[in-house]
Amino acid sequence: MLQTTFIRENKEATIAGLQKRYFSDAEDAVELIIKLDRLRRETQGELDRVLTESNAKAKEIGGLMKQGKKAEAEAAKVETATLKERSKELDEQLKKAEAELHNELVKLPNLPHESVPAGRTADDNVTVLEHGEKPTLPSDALPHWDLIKKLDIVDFDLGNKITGAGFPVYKGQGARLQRAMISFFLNEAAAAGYLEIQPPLLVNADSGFGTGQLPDKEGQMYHVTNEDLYLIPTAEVPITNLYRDVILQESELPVKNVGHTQCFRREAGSWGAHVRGLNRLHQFDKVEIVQITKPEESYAALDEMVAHVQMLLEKLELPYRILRLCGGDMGFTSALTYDFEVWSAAQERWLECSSVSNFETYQANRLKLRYKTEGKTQLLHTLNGSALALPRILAALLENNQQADGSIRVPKVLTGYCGFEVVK
RNA sequence: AGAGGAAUGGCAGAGUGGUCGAAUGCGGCAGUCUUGAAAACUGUUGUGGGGCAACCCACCGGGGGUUCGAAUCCCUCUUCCUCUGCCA
Repeated sequence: MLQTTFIRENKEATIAGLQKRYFSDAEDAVELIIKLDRLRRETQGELDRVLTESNAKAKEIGGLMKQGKKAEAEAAKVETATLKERSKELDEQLKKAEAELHNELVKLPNLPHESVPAGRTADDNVTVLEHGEKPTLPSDALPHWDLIKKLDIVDFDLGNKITGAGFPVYKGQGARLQRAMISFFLNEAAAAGYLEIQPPLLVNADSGFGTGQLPDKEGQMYHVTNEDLYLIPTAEVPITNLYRDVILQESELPVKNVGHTQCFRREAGSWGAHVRGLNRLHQFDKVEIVQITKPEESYAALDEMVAHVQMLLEKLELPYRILRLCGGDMGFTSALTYDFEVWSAAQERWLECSSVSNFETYQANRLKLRYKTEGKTQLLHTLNGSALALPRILAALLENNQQADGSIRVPKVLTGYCGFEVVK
């Protein structure tokens, strides 16, 4: 959530930032917020004046009662009635103004960082780096959805039976390979100084609001209605919300947390060949890294996180590229996002496997996540990134490493974790 | 799940209708003393909002109510503790 004082003092920059994102009616939205903010402040001021007066009256009555001047006290009581009525009225007005302002504020996405490229769609994203060689596959190479069936390591039919589409069952070497990757990712993060967290998979609405999933992305989360809880779409939600309503000491910064969780996404309206196999699922595993930093240090932290993800993909020996997302393609809450895509050799497609973002103060403002510096309390910056999301890594790994005999070579870095060198 | 008790500042813990934003202790910060440190002493130390400022307003788990006036009384929700039951 953007800060009203910022919008008030940087009106043109706010409008320009929103326009870079192709946010419709940016000018009207900003004008409305400035108007509602003014109304809110005026109402607050008036209410304060009435309350000052009625506080003074109450004290006066108290004094009179003590002195036993009953008649005078009774007379003063009568005067308070109109003040009371007026303050009630103003209080209602204030609450209404605050609610309206909040309502509008919540509709605004984050402002893009100056380095965010112009553009409206994914086609306008900028490739900042491409690494690794695309493998040459044997002539009878198969896409991963055929490989997993042949090797019997991921079973969609069983998932369909017990749950529904998009909930695969991992079996045998498939399950062990997943477990190996999770351990590998967590250990690498620990080595990089991240504290491991195992959070709940269900969160309340306040948490959904804190990281920006609510109110606008409600439909993308599974909602447990009899308890009013949401299945997390990413570990970002519970982990970042650990720090909701927190004022950190400067010495505690930067906060670096990592967590492995299952992630649940409804992905309403998904379609076609792009969602085949492991390409898009309703439930998947992901290891997520989260950082909380001082404002002046967040972009260095973003670079550090990008380098961490690069390191993981290089150790896995997978070709990848890094995209800087354009204004029109960036997530609602992000100021700058790098997407990582891994090369899936049999599909001959790039698959998104990580998204690393700096949210600057956007989430922190919703979370009331602050720190103290030189006596002042100030909003922090939050960042997160996948390191990594498993299914598409598994897909790329299976496709890229298939050998002439139909078996799959396991990258060296994982063999110690899973206990085998070949999937067959 | 049932019965009872509790929720106050970073922590501990007073406060049961009126100058209480809140005693006291610990912790934190600044200073005095000291070669340095400790101890001792002095001062300071919550969050948000309004105002150029002096200053004003709100907040004692959340919400609502009674009253001229609520941390204090009433209702409700949540959480925690103890006992009983159930359970991985």
